[in-house]
Amino acid sequence: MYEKLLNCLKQIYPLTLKQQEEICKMFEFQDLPRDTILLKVGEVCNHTHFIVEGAARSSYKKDNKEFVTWLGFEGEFVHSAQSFLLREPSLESIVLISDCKLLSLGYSNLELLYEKDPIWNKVGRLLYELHYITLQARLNSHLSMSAAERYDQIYLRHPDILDRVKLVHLASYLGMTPETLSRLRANKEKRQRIYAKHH
Amino acid sequence: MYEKLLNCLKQIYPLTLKQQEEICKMFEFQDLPRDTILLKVGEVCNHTHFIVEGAARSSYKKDNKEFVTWLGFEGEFVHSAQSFLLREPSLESIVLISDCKLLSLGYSNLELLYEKDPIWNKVGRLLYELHYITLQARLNSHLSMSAAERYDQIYLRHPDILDRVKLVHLASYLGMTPETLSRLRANKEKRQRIYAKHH
DNA sequence: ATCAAGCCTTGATTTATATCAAGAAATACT
DNA sequence: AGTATTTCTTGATATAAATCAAGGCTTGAT
Repeated sequence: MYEKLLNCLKQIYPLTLKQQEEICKMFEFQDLPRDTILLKVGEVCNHTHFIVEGAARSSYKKDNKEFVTWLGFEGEFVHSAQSFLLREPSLESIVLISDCKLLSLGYSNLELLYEKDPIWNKVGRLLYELHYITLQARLNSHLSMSAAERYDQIYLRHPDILDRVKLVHLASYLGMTPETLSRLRANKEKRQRIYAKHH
Repeated sequence: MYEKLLNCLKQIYPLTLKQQEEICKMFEFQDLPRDTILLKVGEVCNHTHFIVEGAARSSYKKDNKEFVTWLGFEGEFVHSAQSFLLREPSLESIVLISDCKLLSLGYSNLELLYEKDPIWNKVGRLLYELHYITLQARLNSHLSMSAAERYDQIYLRHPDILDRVKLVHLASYLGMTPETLSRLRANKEKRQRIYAKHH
């Protein structure tokens, strides 16, 4: 159960056995069905959830439309950063996309960790640095790429993503309408042939 | 010279006098003219620069177009996160928009700090957490806002930003063409009257 | 002060993507 | 298994923003 979590953390920074024990004790295991709401808009996010198995999405609503800010899968942490870190009502909600096995860490437990051993500040820093870089790449894709390029890029990394995420949600995550994504998917081979000519 | 830096850091986390001294020693002061290139694409970013006075932009090119990823002003740190943190060639460049007074911290000096006193890991963590939240808000503005809304939002916070940043660069930062931004600026009052009617 | 270079504006046109609408396919429900 | 609901696709049309193009301002250099 805990191996995936420890592998994830050890990739960030090597941990002693004692540290591994110490952190595992802080997490609580949860086995939850699909569509479970982990966090509602307006609530304060009190846990970060490590996804052992399954997938989740964060999103918010505006003008009655849903905007997906994040899609998380096995091996990733999910929480509303704004709410969890600033201790204020969340602007986004978190919902499970599939049945999930989670390891959840409460905010107060995380604080205890930070106090107990300074190593966790380092791990936390490194994690957030990486998250930042990832997010910046995503922002850049919105600044300089077309809808087609954004879809092709995610398809390259996760060819199976549409088997796990509803088309509407992937479309929103990529910043386009479901109709556009549907058409891009249908035209994919045609586009690839055109790319091939030009490169 | 160092007060601005210390104020910035103390807002994140209270520092002892000794810690304040310790960190100041690590920074190097620079007074540089406008258009100085702090970092070129392909170079490894070896410093993070605290802007004491002035402004800077990060950007990259694609298809011969420039995309501005960041605009930084007094009281902010500037570096290429991807290059500085991952120690790899930078995807973006950093250029001074105006004459600048900088306090620059080398990567190796930062590493020394991290080793010397675990408090700096905490400060680093907190800084990156905040940066992450800020970036997420910016990404959301691209997912769910129109060009007009993005301009109105930044105008609300920085009514004077176009006195300091060239229109082309602000447009790029906001993810639109200079022509579009120019028109939005010209139509601003008209839009405000329309908003007023609906709210 | 005058000229050149770069910057911003404004108009006309095009284009990518959104919206609206209806039908087909898939999935879940009994 | 058969029906109902949800999800996806496809087509027609609308629209925000990009592109193309030209003229007018600013700014800086001589």
